[in-house]
Amino acid sequence: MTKLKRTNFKVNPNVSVDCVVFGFDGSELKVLLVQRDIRDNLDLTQDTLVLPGDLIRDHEKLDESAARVLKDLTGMRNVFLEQIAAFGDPDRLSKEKDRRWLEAIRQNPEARVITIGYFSLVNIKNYKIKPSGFAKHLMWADYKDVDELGFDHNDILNAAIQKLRNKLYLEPVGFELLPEEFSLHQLYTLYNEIMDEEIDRRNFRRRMLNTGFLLETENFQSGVPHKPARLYRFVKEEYENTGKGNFKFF
Amino acid sequence: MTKLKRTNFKVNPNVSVDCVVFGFDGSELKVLLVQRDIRDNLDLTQDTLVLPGDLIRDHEKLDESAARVLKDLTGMRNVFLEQIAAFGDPDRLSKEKDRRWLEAIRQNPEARVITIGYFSLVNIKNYKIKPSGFAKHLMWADYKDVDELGFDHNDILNAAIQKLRNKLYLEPVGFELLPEEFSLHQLYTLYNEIMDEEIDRRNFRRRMLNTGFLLETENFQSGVPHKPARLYRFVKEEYENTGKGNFKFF
DNA sequence: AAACTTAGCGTAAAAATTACACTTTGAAAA
DNA sequence: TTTTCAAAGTGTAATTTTTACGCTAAGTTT
Repeated sequence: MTKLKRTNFKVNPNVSVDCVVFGFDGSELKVLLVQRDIRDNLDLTQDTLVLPGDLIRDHEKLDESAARVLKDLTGMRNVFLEQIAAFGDPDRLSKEKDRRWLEAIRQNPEARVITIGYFSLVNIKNYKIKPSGFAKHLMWADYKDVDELGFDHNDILNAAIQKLRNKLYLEPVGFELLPEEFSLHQLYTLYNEIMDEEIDRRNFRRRMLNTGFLLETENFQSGVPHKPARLYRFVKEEYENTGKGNFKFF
Repeated sequence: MTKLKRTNFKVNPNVSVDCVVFGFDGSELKVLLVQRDIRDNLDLTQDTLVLPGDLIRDHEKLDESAARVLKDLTGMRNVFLEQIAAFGDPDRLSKEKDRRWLEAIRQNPEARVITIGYFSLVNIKNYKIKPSGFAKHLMWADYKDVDELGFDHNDILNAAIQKLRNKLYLEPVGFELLPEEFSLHQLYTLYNEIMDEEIDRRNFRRRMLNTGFLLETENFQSGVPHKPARLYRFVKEEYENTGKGNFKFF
């Protein structure tokens, strides 16, 4: 079998990054997945979904590596991106299916690889997956429907959702998943979807407004068959300056 | 200069672990540091303190690696040990001083090494540093007095203290730093020392007792020139079963 | 026996959270 | 044009949690 040469950059054979990219379509939490086998034109019996990732290059910082993977994949820059943890089980690449893929694709398929998991929050609207080209191997999967992924990527995904929930609770990261301007209803739906507990709509609204981080715009929702909701913006500066200390979103 | 062969195990040249081991002596937060230059009998002009760490071995999990480093160093097993994050700046080993040490000590001193930071909480009384032997290169340093460490170890230490504070706030990890039986005053001192804010002594006491995780023993403090305090134990099971969800230590 | 020091208990006021009810407004249907 | 529908938006009373203290108790040392 021919080894495919995929890059001219010198890579580190022992360290990779994998990205859990979360998006929100208005009602469901989504994760960006790659169809591994199709992407590499392999004739494996079954497609396997994996997280987007790659070996790190020699002079890259870890964060830069993750940002590169994300940019090459989606074209997006400057998105929210944060390290989750390192995953380094010696057996993490040794499932039969995974090994066949590595043999076809890696210079050094036997190498032990420690991966650094990242998680990213993007506004799903900013990235439309096109039905052709490189992007056709990418898909937004419903988080709830994600089944068995390749490698140890279910572990990474679990760690990511955990981290997302914790962060949502303590920091205003939810806005990263929404458009610049959003209604309180959208924000509410997002929290309700991602967190486990049920939240009171009216208390949630008050709480969010009381933070002082939401700027009331002059714009309203349109195209809805009922009273259109006012749109707000999240003012990051306000948060950075005043609220950073003692802050709980609900 | 002769390369020192330090081990017969096959190591991964690109991945290491470094451990931030916290202890509490009753009034100050301590960190376990190693005097690098002395340990390796090098005649470098200045000792440099670093965190204990090592390259990982080929078939070790990351957690196992960290546990091994800790066990070899202190003899302690089954201590609280948790991953902090991966540190992978390409320049993290390239300070002049650090490079000289690596050249003397590593098979492959030029290799890029990503390190996984761990943090550990131990009862300082369980490990007395002896004034001779391997252990003489180890020291409990006052956290507040720690100055410039080798490599990027100040970054790792900062991440560790951050994590410790967060955890102390949300989980009952403080007990790991205390003896099996402790007074509420000891616990209070610990929290007061590690957290930034000042806590009310009486409210703290009530709060801790109300958690239901503290078992009142029949034992009392002794050798103090005032009313001896009752000693308590932390009941982990109680926490695991009931309190794990909504829980804040103060 | 008095003085000192920390242990340990209690309570009132303030603040935050919770659990609801009701009104408003625009679009669509009648 | 009027009614109906669906979600937007405002308000408040009751409860719980947090905060800020004062005071008594019990050992040791002087």
